[in-house]
Amino acid sequence: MAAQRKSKRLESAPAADAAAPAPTGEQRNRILTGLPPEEYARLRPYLTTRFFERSEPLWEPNQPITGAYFPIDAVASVLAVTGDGSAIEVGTIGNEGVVGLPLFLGAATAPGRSLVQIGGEMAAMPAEAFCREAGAGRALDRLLQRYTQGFLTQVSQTTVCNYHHLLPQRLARWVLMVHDRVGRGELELTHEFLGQMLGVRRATVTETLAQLKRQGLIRYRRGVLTVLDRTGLERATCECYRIVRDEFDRLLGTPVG
Amino acid sequence: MAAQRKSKRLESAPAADAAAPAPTGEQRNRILTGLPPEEYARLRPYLTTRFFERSEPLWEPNQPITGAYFPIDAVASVLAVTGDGSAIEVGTIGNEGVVGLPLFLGAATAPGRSLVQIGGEMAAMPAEAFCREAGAGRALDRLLQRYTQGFLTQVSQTTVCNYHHLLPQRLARWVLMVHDRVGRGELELTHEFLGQMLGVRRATVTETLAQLKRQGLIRYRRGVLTVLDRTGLERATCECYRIVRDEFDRLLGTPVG
DNA sequence: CGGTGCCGGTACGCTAGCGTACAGTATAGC
DNA sequence: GCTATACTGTACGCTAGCGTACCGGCACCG
Repeated sequence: MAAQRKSKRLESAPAADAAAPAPTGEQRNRILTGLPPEEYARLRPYLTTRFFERSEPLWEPNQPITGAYFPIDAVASVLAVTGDGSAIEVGTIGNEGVVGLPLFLGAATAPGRSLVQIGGEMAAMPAEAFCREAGAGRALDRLLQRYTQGFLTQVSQTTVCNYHHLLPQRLARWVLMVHDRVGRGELELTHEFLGQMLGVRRATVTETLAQLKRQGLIRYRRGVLTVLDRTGLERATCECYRIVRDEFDRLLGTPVG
Repeated sequence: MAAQRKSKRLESAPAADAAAPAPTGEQRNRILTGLPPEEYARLRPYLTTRFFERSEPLWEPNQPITGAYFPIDAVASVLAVTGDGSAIEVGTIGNEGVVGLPLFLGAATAPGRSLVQIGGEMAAMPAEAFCREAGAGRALDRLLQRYTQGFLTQVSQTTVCNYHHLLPQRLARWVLMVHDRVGRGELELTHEFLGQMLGVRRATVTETLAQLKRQGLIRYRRGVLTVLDRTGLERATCECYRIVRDEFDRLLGTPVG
């Protein structure tokens, strides 16, 4: 299954490069591709695809959420924060979903933060248009409802996992989830950044990554982490990874479609 | 504000006792009371109010969710579980909401568990009717969407809080949240049960409760915990409590409404 | 080509909460 | 009233991950 995912990606990436048609890579977002053609056509005029840099904020706590974002090969992150400055990632969003559920759910702001985790392309849609189109009682509504359920599962499972599982497992899970979503084996990120996502010290990340490296599962150099052995990582992580992945597949259809 | 909450309760409880009209105490669930009268009338035939015992399961992992439940003075809990048996509470549901969001979000099952935390009344509605009525594009939909956003906020905030804050604060938060929702000062629960909710050992709960007791914030005897000093508890907890409460009020209107 | 940040490696003492275990006490059922 | 059971109190050694700190190296900028 993981292999399928990967190979699918390897096919579509060169295709996108070669043809580079108007809707750049939007065909790779599973929400957008899940829409019936006429509904997708309705949305097209509002979508702007561009490259987002790593760490670019998508919304800040209690500030207006200005748009929804459909990741193509970028990965975004939703964090929960506390008054005393600590934070932790509660959700990871890639081409299976959309960033901006609060808008769909009737809120113009949220108490958390969202940012780009792995730089890449996303199709952006202004908040106003998104709210209108997502509340029209069409296919998009139903897709977003199911995606919301998947996201809720992800957040819930992340909670138990963060709380009860050890860091090596959690780290492996994080890498797998992101790897699934970017479709590349090389992830640009620093230990510091990873620490912020996992809610641990930078030093702890370094030590734990070293463990995974020693097992030959990953490799890294200054700012770039490379997945070497996906199957090994799956063995090294907890079942939380599977639970969330399977739930998304169940709700949205398997990625191969 | 907490005082308002409490006084409101104290008014409405005797009223319900005195009149005891057909829809027993359903007027105290904020989702049901948020509906326009004709829509509430549509739902009434499907609602059955009864007493639910503490620990009664509402759904089990990946088993069909058979109904939705509108708490009146019961409090329910949604847990996330891992393959190795550990679990943690991710959401608390009282008269501000409804148990059964997965149904609304298009899923017939979910990977977690749900159970009754504090025994009391809830209005139950069979899954089929709930799905039909909640997807009809009426007021109920919009209420549930906003409630979903509130619930998501709750789960997210619980995640950071569990991870970064110390047990005394978390425990105080738990007691406050439940106290808000039951409207009684006496909560029937054991240390063991509390431990399962908070994901900690029973012994740790005992020690931490003793701390709060020494500060005069609570009292307890075999199976019953009593809130003595609400304001003190609010001072003892972290801002996570406020963040979630304010977000619910913002989304659903303040409880006094 | 040399400096200056950013990034990764490592070390040390610290603590919250764990696992386990055992003993005392309230309550319900007989 | 007595017993069985469920609940609470307490103790002890253990460990994952923290806070802090310092050092060396890569990479970009001037």
